[in-house]
Amino acid sequence: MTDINFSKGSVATDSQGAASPAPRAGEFRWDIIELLFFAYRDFVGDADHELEAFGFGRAHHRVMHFVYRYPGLKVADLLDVLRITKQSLGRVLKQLLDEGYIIQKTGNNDRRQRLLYATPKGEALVAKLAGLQTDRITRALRDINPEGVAAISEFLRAMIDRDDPDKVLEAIFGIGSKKPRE
Amino acid sequence: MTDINFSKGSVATDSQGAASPAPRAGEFRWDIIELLFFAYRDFVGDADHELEAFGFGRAHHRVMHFVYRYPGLKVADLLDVLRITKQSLGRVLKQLLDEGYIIQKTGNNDRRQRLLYATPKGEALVAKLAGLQTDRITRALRDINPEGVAAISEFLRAMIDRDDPDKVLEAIFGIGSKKPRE
DNA sequence: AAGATATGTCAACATGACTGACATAAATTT
DNA sequence: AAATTTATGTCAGTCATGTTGACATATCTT
Repeated sequence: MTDINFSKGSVATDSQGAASPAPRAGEFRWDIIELLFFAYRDFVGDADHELEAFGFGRAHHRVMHFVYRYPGLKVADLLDVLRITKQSLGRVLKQLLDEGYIIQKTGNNDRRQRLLYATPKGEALVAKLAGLQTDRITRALRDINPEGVAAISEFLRAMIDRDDPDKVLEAIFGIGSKKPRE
Repeated sequence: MTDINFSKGSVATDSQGAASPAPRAGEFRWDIIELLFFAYRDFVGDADHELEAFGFGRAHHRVMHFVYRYPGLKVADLLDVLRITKQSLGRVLKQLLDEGYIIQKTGNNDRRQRLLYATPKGEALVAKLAGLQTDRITRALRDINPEGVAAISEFLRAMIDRDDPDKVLEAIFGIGSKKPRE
């Protein structure tokens, strides 16, 4: 028999004088912590499975997604959003360029910039993956009323760091940015 | 202020006759897709930063978390939950055992099993990380009423695949499992 | 006694991060 | 005009964490 003692999280701080950081015992949100873990795992799992057929990984998906959604994104912006190094982005981006999922255009004002755009081929890939994820989201929201959906949106927004927002986050949260880029 | 209008990303759906796979244009939940991405990124970022001080990574955190939360978890259960191979788990688990964050006990009924338990040292680590994440969650839920919080919980649960649940998911969702293990 | 199961381990490899160094072209400053 | 800074690209090496495949050991089941 599988005996999982659900010995609740109320413990946690009774370790001999260990440096109990901030929270008092019993105040952890184990429920949300674990739901987020599993929900995100299955959420990205949809796309992961499909990506194998293209020989791509999660990294490719993230790049394609943001390039498609924010046409003309600069390489530097993409680095901000994804929070990776240019070397790391370089490999993935090169593949997507070589295989015709993304094209670069030289910036008008600043000709050093390489503005990124999804090709029709790239758009099709993003749409396919977003379709899978949208299906899951739609299913999950099916029995939730509009107030509930609003609460979900508020919650997710409030989970995001708002200090030093990148270009995409500025777009998502509106122009209330304190850091004028460019 | 919950209006999700992407001031600058509103383009993106005007792909000319490209092979639009399944969904009709304009029916994607870009809002939720992106909010989940950023929310989860910052959510795990809290722990990531702290883990560096211990010389550990995300993998260690996941193992510690579930061992602490479900004391006596078997190695096989952990593999189910994390969905990784035993070789991959092996390296991380060995470190946590060697450094005294986890101990193994031989199963009572089945002496082949190695039941896993967090030591006080391990508990302190999990509590520290869960404290950070709980702080973020609590902040995010602060201005949301009980009905909204219920909707958030419902939504996250509905995002999770319920077919073939592992031991931990059975615990989270109650005993309504259709697949008696062992 | 034979076979299945739970766990551990060795070896090789892939992906996607990282750091550091350096190159080029174009914009900006002096 | 020359010097500097910026945006991007690239080479080389490393690390963390995932993978497959093969095999060993102890223990339970048949």
